[in-house]
Amino acid sequence: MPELPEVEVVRRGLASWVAGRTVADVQVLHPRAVRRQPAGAGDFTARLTGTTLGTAQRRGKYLWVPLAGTGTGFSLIGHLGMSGQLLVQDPSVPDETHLRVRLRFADGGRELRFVDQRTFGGLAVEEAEDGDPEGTPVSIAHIARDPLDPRFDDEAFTAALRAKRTTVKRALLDQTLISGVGNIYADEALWRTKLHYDRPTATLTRPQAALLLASARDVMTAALAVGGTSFDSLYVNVNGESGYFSRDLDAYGREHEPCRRCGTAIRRAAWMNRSSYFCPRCQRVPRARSGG
DNA sequence: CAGTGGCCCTGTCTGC
DNA sequence: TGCAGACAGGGCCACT
Repeated sequence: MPELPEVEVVRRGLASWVAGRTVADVQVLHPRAVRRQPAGAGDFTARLTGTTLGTAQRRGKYLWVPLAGTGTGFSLIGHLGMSGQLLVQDPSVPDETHLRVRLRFADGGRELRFVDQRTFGGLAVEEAEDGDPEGTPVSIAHIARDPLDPRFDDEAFTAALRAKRTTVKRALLDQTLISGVGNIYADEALWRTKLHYDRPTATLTRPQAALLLASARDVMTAALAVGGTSFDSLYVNVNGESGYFSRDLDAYGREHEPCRRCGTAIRRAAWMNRSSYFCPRCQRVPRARSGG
């Protein structure tokens, strides 16, 4: 379940393994993997072949690699979805079961493979937002900066958060408000801040909002330092290696286990067709609201 | 316009 | 053993 730290690990891998290399050949093995390419797989392949890859960039959970060689302003953009992997593999390694896209390079070295079991992720070649010095692809111009971005505006975020008429976990997962936070790190940030996931954002005090942001930033920074979170082989870096943060999680996936702060059993609640993990003692349910 | 919720997708696990 | 259903869940988009 790649969130910001996991995607950043992949970005670094791409920056060190594929930057500066020229694409010799592209294979799309599953059309759904390039469904965001409006003109289809043939167009994707044509736009990519012969280009030279630049240094991978990231915003939230999106990655993009600027392309040079056949004109400017285009990037290879990717999202890993839930189960996507970008692997840098020796050509002799047998194809993975869920291999969706393969890029071979002119140097004949290790190839780039997009592997995705559930195909929620995907790749596309896309033009940059007009006049954007960072070369942000058009389709992700609406994605907010993430808390590890030096240009993230803390004051603007906390003000926008408190102005929202929604609940706090929903807001954390809203990628137009703050990007890179998924279910795992949302639960972790809420646990650290002692906030219940259904707490109305409008009731947050300024210090609570600031602490929530600091907690999200802290937990993702800590996860990044140990290579991200992974529970199984579904999430790996470009070399197929797992991160170690799962052992440091305080809430997510810890149903029935004692809260590391107060000892109360962590509870799992059904929420928005997924799960929320929280400590029922540290993170009290908000008072009932009238209306929606 | 802002907020809400259905849907996409497949492998793994559990229960009958 | 086989089958059905729950579950994992980010982001898009139709709807209110």
